Amino acid sequence: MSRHHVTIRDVAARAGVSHQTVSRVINGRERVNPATRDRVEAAIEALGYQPNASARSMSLGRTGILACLAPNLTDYTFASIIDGAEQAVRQAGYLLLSASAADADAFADLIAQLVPSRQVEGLMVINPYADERFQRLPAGFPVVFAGARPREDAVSSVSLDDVGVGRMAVEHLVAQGRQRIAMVTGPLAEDCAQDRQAGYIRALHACGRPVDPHLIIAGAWQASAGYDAFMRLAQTSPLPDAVFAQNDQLAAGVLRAASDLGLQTPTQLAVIGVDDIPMAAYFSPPLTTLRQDFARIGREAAHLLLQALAQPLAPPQHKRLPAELIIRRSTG
Amino acid sequence: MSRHHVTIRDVAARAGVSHQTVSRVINGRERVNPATRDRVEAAIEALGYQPNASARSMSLGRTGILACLAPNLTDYTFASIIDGAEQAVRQAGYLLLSASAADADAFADLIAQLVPSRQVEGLMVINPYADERFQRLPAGFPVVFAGARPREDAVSSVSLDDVGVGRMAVEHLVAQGRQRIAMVTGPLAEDCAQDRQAGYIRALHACGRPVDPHLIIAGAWQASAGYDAFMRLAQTSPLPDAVFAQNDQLAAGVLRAASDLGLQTPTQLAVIGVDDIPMAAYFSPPLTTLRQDFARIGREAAHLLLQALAQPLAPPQHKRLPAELIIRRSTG
DNA sequence: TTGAAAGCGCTAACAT
DNA sequence: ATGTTAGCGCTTTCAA
Repeated sequence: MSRHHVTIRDVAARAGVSHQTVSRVINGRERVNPATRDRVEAAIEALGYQPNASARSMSLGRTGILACLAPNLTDYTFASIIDGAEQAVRQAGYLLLSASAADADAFADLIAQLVPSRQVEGLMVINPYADERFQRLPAGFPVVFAGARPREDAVSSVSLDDVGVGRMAVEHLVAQGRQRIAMVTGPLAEDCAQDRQAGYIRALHACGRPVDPHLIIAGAWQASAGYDAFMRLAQTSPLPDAVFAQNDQLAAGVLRAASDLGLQTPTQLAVIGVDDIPMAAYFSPPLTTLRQDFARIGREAAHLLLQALAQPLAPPQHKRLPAELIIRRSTG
Repeated sequence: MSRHHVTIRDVAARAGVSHQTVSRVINGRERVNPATRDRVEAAIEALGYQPNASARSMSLGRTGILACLAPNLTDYTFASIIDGAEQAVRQAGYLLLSASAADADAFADLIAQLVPSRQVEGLMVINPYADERFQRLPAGFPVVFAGARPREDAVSSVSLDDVGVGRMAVEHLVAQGRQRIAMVTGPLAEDCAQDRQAGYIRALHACGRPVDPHLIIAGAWQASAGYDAFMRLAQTSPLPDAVFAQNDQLAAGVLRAASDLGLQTPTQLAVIGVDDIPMAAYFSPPLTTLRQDFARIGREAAHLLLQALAQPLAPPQHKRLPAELIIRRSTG
């Protein structure tokens, strides 16, 4: 035995049974004589036996590992989805390998490394704003999108009801008596920015309000983009009296710009964001926002992926989760 | 062949060689006749062969997977370390499996699942504030701590120079002419909170300033703790004219509390944080802080871990990285 | 330089 | 209910 790892056969020898019986005990599916089972379990205990994961993967043809790919792991929204997914996946007996791929090439490399080697059994993709990347995947390989809807329906997804978010933001601001409601968007290449914009426009129409294109500034998701956007908005006249920022980071930038310009929030300018990042409650003033339940998005995406593993032929599903309006002091 | 996965033998058959030669070509270490090599490579290409990761792990006795364990994956500081580590690890041909363990039990479960099964070859632990958990690890199992120093020297670590951080914070505030410098700490169970406190006290002594225990409030890492802490500080008299918050989240709470009490920052109260989270530049006012290079911490920890894999007998190393003072408007 | 044979630790199919 | 026999796909001896 020496310092060699203890195997199923060592256990078998000690328990006086065949290695196969040990396997049966471990897997627990087939029936084993209770007395034998006890002997085997005692041997396992005594020897400190632990099944070798690689050998198991080898025999079973499955690794028990899923992967989650995101543009980065640091963004709060991505990280929260991953955290939720990781817990759900682990509860189901799988492990989650998460990796970041900043661009399409890194993404393709990662897929090339993980999928054909059968290192992972399924893929969860966060913010898959370039669907073309998936065309290289083996047909029928289990994939689910989290946080964004896919353009092609072939892959399951869990995402926020982005159109609803745009609508809710406008409705809240209108209810507060705001007249000129500007919007700062994320990158319009991303569907979720498009969808939030669509919701904004539809809601304005529904209220009989005009949509003024000068009040819409396309941007990115960072605070700096929000700052720049509001500096541009501040040159329109009359000034907007409200801004719908498509996420909280943008809203932070908008608030800072307004403050730098000497505008009072919320008296002169109301601001509403999306996400409810933990810092939002500590903005000046605390930010009214539309909360996404990121952990739930991650969990539900995980469940969809697990379902796809179990039933590869089942049709893809698309879940859209609602946002929750969190009213703070940035809207009066 | 059918829809079966293509194996090394399929390649061998097509190239007219033994499967062994294919293995040689793949691994590239032994010498193969160039002509043969070409034939094999052509066959690999033609068949779209990809080595099976499980089989490889099985034969090699190593999985090529490392794990990173953190209290959660959502905290910006943890996530940034993980992101940095993930990239470094992948560049070295490994994969990183990250999982969250909120408490010691979850942590132990995770270790029990990953280590004895030899699913992972090494472990990176973020914020290991309870070292006892590691006593169950197989002797010599490669482990590295990231973001906190270990109490026992037996395991390598990469962390911030926390004592230096406390010192730098005080020195900056003193240079700004501040007289009564308060401190809001993280949980004192964590060494890094202790170390920052030690640096603060030492620096005050070095300047010949008294250390007033009423100006030290122990807390947690969340913004709400910073808020509560400053509300307590506001009852001391005379009021402190500066606060060293042990991280940026605490600083956010302090700023909000000061604002709620009608205090002007920085005229009446200077605030300095630690970390430089992306939002810090958008606080009101933008926060002066001591930046940690989290990605670098992750990368260096990854390198230490990889080194430990390569040379299991080498002595543990301890790296302390310096912080960088980022001056913004919260300190006048 | 290449091939043949053995075995990694496990599970599945068949036999008893 | 249990044991025997084959692999899973690969790498590593050992021969040739």
